[in-house]
This record gives sequence, structure tokens and C-alpha cells, in this order.
Amino acid sequence: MSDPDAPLPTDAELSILRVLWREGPSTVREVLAHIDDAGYTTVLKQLQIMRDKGLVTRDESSRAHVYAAAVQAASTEKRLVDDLLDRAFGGSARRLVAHAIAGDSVSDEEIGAIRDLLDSVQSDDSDDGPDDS
Amino acid sequence: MSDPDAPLPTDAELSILRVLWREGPSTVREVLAHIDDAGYTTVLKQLQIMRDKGLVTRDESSRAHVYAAAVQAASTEKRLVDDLLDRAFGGSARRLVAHAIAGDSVSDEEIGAIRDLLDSVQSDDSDDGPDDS
DNA sequence: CTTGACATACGAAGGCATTCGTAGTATCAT
DNA sequence: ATGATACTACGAATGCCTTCGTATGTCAAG
Repeated sequence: MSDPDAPLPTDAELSILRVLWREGPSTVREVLAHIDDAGYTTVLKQLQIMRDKGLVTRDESSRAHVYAAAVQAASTEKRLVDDLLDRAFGGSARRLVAHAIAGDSVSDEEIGAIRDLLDSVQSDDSDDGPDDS
Repeated sequence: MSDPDAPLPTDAELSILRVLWREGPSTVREVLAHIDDAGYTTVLKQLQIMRDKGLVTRDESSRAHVYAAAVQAASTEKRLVDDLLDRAFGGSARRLVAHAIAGDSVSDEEIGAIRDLLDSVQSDDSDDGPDDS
């Protein structure tokens, strides 16, 4: 249920993955349209590298190959958070969360939503978070 | 009150900064004692580079120079979290926190502490978090 | 068939992070 | 004084990330 082997995406790779997660399988040109300040062959090369790494797959049936994310957004995001958790906070989720919610840009609405998350985590673990606005 | 100019620390740099934050001003050898799998000159070189970047300062009055963090733990951690927030979550603190607390290793005690943090952020902003166990 | 548009493949360059060897220098005990 | 010890400075190698230029291939229209 996770993505065992593929490495953590780098910066540029994550930008591309986020496009694929949001837009679904896409050609190089389609990905390019959602990335700022990048040349065509740059995105192409990145996707080729990402394919080697197992981060994306591609469908070659059309002339313009169609790339799709080979790793799930949720598990990848989780690993990125865990990585930072280890590197900067010694594994203390509380200290990381403290910084995440300390920002000026966190609305009371968000705070409320996070509170709901805490409820669902602490009590039971039936299914995932309430929703995803 | 923040650390304007110094860049975000890299991986190895963060490891060293965390030692300095925890142990206070230290010599190369003292830092080395808290780092796993690193040679003496490696740590030395890192500290020299970090000095060039403005991440640490050093006191040369003793033969063994004493290095001290030049950036605050809190603001650096905040910037690291904000960086991940931007790169992976489009700025949504809720989505980041969801992953941070979803871990199996987050105790109910931690959950409670995070809930307290939410209270202090949402309602008043008199002074900082309750404590730091 | 030729041409133009568009696609992929590949190599290479530049930059940064990380590591470590070597050389030079100061300190101290004998 | 001298040799051992500990420290700093510096250069260089390695590897990864990112970018882009160039070569090559394919397809459709004239």
C-alpha cells in the first residue's frame, strides 16, 4: 500500500509530480504548461530521469508519450514530512506542528480542521480524515 | 528578530546546527562527538563553510576555535517547515499537519500537547507555548 | 518527395553538497 | 631542543541536481 523502492523526489521532481497528481496522466507539453520557467527539453529530461527512478510511468502508444505518477501523493507527502521530522525535529511531531500552525497565514478555519484531524487520530482509526477541501 | 540573510542549512549543516543548539558553543571535536559517521576534517570543513554562509560564528581566542550557532533554532525550523509547506503542500498547513500526526509514533500525549498549541494559537497570543518537555 | 512542425534521446555543462587527504602550524611533555 | 600530538587551512574528488543544446525520428500536408 506504500511506494517501497522509489526514492524521495527532488525539488524539480516534486513540482512535476504535483502536476501529475493534480492533472492526471499528461504529456510533456501538458506538464510544461503548469510549470513556471522551464524549457521543454528540461521537463522532458526530468520525466525521463523520473522514469528511471520509478517515480513515473509512461504510455508510449501515442506519439507524444503520456506520463503518469507511479508514486502516490499521500505516501510521498508522508515520507517528505517524516524526513523533515527526523532531520530537523528529532521525530517530535509536536514541535513540527507548532511551526506549521504558527504562521500568520493559518486561518481559524484551518485550525478548526486540524482540530478535527486530531479527534479522528486520537480516538479511533476507522477511516481517514473527514474531507479534503 | 529573525535571521534575514543566512541561507537554509543543508542536511549536514542542519545536523551540526542541531548539536550547537543543544550543546551550546562547541569545538570541532565536541561537535564531532555528537555526529555519527563523520571524519574530523569533514566537520571542520563544514563549520568553515557554515561560517562563510553566516550560519555560525567562531571564537578564535582559544587554540581550538569555538563555534556557535549564528541562527536561531526557532526561526530556522520555521523556515524549513515553510519551505516544505510551499514545495509539497501548496501552503496548506492542514495537509502537512495531517501527515505529521498520522504517524504510528505519535502518542496520545503528543496529540494532547498539539491540541493545547491549537488553543493558544487560535484564541489569544499573549505569550508562547506552554512548555517544552 | 520534400518540407515544416513536433516529438524523443542523449550528452554535456554548471553548480552545489559532501567528504577527506595532505600540508602547515602551534602546543606541550620530556 | 625535539618529537609527539592536536589543530587549522586548503585543495580536490565525487556525486547529484538541474538545465539546455543538438541530433534524430515521425507524421501530415502540399
